[in-house]
Amino acid sequence: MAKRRPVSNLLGLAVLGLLTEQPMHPYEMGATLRERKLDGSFKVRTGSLYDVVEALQRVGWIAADTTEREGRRPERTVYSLTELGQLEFAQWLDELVRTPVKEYPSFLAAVSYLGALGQERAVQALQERVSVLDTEIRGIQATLAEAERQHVPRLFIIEADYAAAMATAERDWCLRIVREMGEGTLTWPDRPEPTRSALASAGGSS
Amino acid sequence: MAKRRPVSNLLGLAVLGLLTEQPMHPYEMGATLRERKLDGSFKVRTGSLYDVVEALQRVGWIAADTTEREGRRPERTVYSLTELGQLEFAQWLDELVRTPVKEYPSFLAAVSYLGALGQERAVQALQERVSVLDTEIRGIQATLAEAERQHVPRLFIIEADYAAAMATAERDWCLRIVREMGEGTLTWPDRPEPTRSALASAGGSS
DNA sequence: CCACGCATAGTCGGTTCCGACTAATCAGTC
DNA sequence: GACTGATTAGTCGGAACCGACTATGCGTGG
Repeated sequence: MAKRRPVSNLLGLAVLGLLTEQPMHPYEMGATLRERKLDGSFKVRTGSLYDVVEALQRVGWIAADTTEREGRRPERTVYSLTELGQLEFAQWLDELVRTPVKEYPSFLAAVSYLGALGQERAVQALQERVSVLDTEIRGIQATLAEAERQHVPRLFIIEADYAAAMATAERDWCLRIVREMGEGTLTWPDRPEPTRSALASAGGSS
Repeated sequence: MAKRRPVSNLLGLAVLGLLTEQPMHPYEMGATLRERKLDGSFKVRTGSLYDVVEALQRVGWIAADTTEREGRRPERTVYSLTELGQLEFAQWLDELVRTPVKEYPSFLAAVSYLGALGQERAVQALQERVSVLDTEIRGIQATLAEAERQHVPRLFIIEADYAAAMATAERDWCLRIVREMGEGTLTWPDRPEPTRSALASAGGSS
């Protein structure tokens, strides 16, 4: 068994990615990620950033270059990618693409207990979700269109493409469920008030 | 602005859900979740379970019932849902369904740097992902079919339906990207060696 | 010309999370 | 009837994570 990845925080991947271009200090990494809208793909938190950078340095994937300072501002430590880091970056990416990871999105959790909401409430909530998703999707597609207009290579914004595809799939699923509930092909096992469970009131021994 | 949810761990939702049926002790919750395959929707970790139960008790959504003990085994504290807990459970569910949460799946992160893999490697990795996803999807569909054979109400396994839908969407997206790369509609901005960045070599001052 | 706000750069401490561990009982089995 | 492995039930310490905070420099409008 391969021992688990020494740096698991995905923000580390972003750091490595940035450093393939140029050496940088952590603050700049955060700013750059935000500029490029990559903060939609990576959870960029100042605290985590410094933690992750330290971790990457500890395992030797990046190295502290210079420690400069302008005026009396706090020091800026500039890091750059090591050769090992370059390999590991590609390796990590490759693995992330190849191998789906079990994840636990909150909507999956909610759906698992959808029954407890009762049919009417469930339908309403799903419809609201659909409308929020629609807005999101339109937003992403606007970005995509704008990028195309400016001849930005599609590969540079492929993550938006993916995000749109997944959001659309989710919206469609919600719509289907709402429809099925309307048509009666997805029926509600009776439990009008969520508390009154047949199982519970049967009063099992033990 | 509503103050953030006092218990954020989604495992708490599962705990509340179980307690709508009957009082239980934490270990039993974990076992039950596993039996019902809900460990696919909730990250069930022993440690987290006890933490979350304590948190739920602290905010008064559940209450310790009895503390029994068999023989000299460790005590089992049985918890049950309070009235407040019942309301909050529905409220929480409703909100989770209504309002999509920004999440950071690892594949999204990977896709954001897909360019760095180089075209050939990217295609291969994507194809492998497709095949893994296909296996997963077939597995879920088998479960679904089996459940139908046994006349389990569809609502009880709706989360599997959702999971299948999303996995399928992801597979289709991967296939599309692979195809587009083959057809040349998704081209690789040249960057055979990931280091050489046009932006960088333009050489901004300062 | 200085007060105020925004940008720069990073530290720090508390909470959350989780895996590894303890420890007793039970069900076989040789 | 003692040993083995699985099941029951939970504890605990360390790692990861993140938000709130510090502190300086820069710009600008009244």
